[in-house]
Amino acid sequence: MEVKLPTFNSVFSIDCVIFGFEAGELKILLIERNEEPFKDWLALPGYIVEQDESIDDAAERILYELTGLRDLHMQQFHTFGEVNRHPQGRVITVAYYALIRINGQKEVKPVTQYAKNAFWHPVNDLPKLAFDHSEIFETGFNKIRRRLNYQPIAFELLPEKFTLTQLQSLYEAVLNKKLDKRNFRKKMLSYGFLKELDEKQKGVSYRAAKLYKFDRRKYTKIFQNDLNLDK
Amino acid sequence: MEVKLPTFNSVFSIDCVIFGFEAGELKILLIERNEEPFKDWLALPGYIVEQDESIDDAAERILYELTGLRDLHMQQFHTFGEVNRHPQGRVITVAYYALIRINGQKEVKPVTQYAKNAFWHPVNDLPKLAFDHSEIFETGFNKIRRRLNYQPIAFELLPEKFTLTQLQSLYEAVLNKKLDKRNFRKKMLSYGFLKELDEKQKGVSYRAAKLYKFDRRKYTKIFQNDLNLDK
DNA sequence: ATATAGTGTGTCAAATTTACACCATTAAAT
DNA sequence: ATTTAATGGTGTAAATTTGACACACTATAT
Repeated sequence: MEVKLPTFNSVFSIDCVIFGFEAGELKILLIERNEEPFKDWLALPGYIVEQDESIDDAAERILYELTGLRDLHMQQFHTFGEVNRHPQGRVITVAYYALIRINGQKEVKPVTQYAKNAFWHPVNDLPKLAFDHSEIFETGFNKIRRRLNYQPIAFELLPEKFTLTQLQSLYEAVLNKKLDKRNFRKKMLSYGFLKELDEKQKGVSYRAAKLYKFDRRKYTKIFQNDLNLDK
Repeated sequence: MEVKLPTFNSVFSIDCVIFGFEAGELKILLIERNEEPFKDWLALPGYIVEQDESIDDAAERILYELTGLRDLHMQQFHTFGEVNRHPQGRVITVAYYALIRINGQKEVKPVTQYAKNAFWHPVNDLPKLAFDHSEIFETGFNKIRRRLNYQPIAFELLPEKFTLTQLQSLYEAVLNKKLDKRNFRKKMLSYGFLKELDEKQKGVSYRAAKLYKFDRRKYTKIFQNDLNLDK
């Protein structure tokens, strides 16, 4: 029994690479598709742009509908427009990334029926994804790698209060290389945008580390002279 | 007498920011539009993507049709998708930049009727452009600024043989700041991707400068370990 | 021969980056 | 109470990179 799918002549879609950091691992949000094509496949959250919404607005809406996440700062990073990237016709997709604190987030869960469910998956062990989504992911991952040192990427992934070791292990996860502890701390603290708190880490069975907070105001002041990379 | 224009529901277009360097000035290629909307306005070369071509292919085709330029390496940099950016309906545009040696290039000239003509215009004194093209230009200009130091941008803009002073003045034009002559030379030569020729500059009424060539092979070797920014 | 205009070069101080190892603290186990 | 296990927190010295800075050289035109 075959169902006839509609044909697209000229459709825009959005796909989202949502990064989170949990248990020392960098993860992205995947959905299990509930629609043809690629029904039951894993995919990036993505859908079609409506006529009356900007692509930036569409990115926020679509992410919400497929995962229940709202108010993320979505950053466009590339557009994929190969002729045959979508089996149903001509669909050009604009890809966005966003960063989120996984903890303190209620569980991710689709609001519409287009996805069966949504979940976090480590970036290091991704299965093959629907469409050209594996390529989209790679491109997005490269983007945040490149921007890690002049955009406040790390601080949107960490909890509000974090230790320097957590910060370092996030850097190591994104850059995929080990860093020197003493040099890393010296460098980070020298910027002056980390505020040392009077609090310490809790619930560990060894010496508790100091907690720090990110001062976005100071960060912005330091990097504002740098060329804007928003677009 | 009013002509009824068609309405677009969902159309992709391409716009191109083509950089050139001439007479010590950074320039971009503009066209004078020959079609509504914005007939007679100055604009970036751009047009609508066909059903059966990828956006990368479309970028090359459209640039050729509007300017007669072929075989440039076009680099996508951002997609603009505000709802009302095009007065005739919903048109999302993918922006590309490219770099070219203006000299040694036959004159730029539209191949189709969509543009009245095409010409080089200094980036420092741009008029208001059609649609959101001024914003597109700014975004593209920021991109190449940012990439100047790890992509071979300068060498695609200069003639094959160039002096270090020409190279420096290009850097100064892109970065919009003065650089120190001795430090600039020291740094550039230290990379090892500039090959000193036995030839000298001709036609100047003062001491002629040495000419250099860019060694792309060596450049690539040096920057290949850097994260790929192609996308 | 001289005026002009741009070419080509070196040093030193300051700042940044890199390499590297051990004692301190806490909680859990004994 | 002591020990163990695990991670926290810290400084110095060498190497490299960056930045500031000035003048003699050379080719042409007059």
